[in-house]
Amino acid sequence: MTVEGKEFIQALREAGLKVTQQRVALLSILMESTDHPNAEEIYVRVRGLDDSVSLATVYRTLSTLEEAGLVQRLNLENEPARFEITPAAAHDHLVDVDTGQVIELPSEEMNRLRNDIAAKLGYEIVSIHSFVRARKIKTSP
Amino acid sequence: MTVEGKEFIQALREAGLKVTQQRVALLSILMESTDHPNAEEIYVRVRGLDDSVSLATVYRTLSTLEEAGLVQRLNLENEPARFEITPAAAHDHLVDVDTGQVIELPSEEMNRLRNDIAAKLGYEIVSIHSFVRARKIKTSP
DNA sequence: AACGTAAATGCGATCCATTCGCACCTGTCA
DNA sequence: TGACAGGTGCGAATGGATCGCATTTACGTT
Repeated sequence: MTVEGKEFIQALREAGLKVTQQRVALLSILMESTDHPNAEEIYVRVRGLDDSVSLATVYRTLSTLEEAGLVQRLNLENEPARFEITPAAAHDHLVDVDTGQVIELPSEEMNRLRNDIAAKLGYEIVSIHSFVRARKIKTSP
Repeated sequence: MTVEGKEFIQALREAGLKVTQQRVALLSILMESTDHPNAEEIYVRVRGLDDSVSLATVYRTLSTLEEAGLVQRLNLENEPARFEITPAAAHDHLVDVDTGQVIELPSEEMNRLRNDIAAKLGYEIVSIHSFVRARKIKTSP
């Protein structure tokens, strides 16, 4: 399930969820965030649109949306979880160990490989949780 | 860096770490654990060998050993981190969503692919954090 | 358009995995 | 064997995330 344009209201309905102003605010913030914010950051940004939203609701809504498949949770290490709208094209993530920046990696090929390996063991994949920590290679010092 | 047999004492020395009875106890427990235990579970098992070890030391030692590359931390979701001796052959993990069991997946090919993708973007991989949640396929219902 | 109900929310309290502060111990190397 | 950096135990603290509960709200039904 993917959200594009302003159809996230419809996406909420299809997921059997009530369309509340808090959810709409959160989703629209998430749509325009390309930096994989965490709950606290999302909370601050959402307050800019609607100062009635509580942090508890941000957490609850993110979990609800994750369960509905509208949102993806990134559990990196030693930092609060980050979130993104479920992307149309699946991708893994690369975390720059020096800057903390998160970069999206194309991963159709990896997914195929993962599926094959899992299938060989008699499993079907439910969800993928994969990232690498990496360092930019210095080309000319 | 990998630990085999009883050479973990030497491995500690090589890492510039003091060889304390707590560390030896923890490493030997970890060597004989194939089920990816978490800190609490490791604590209980280590107490069986040496009841002077504290939970704080288990956490500190695991972090120290991880930093030294002797131990690998698995951050699964919604549960405390699990640990394993750094395996000789790199592998990803599969978590059975029904049983919680952790299965090791061969992943040389995946690692090659990951390296290629990262290299193409000018990065060298520092560490890999990858697991899939999966469900056993029913063959005959 | 008002109603009834289940679902959502805000607030503050709470949980719990992990880390910290600090006084005391112990490897290690001279 | 003595000095000292590094390691440890204990209990307190931290901090991300969740919960309990009273109140509000969305939305299908009159």
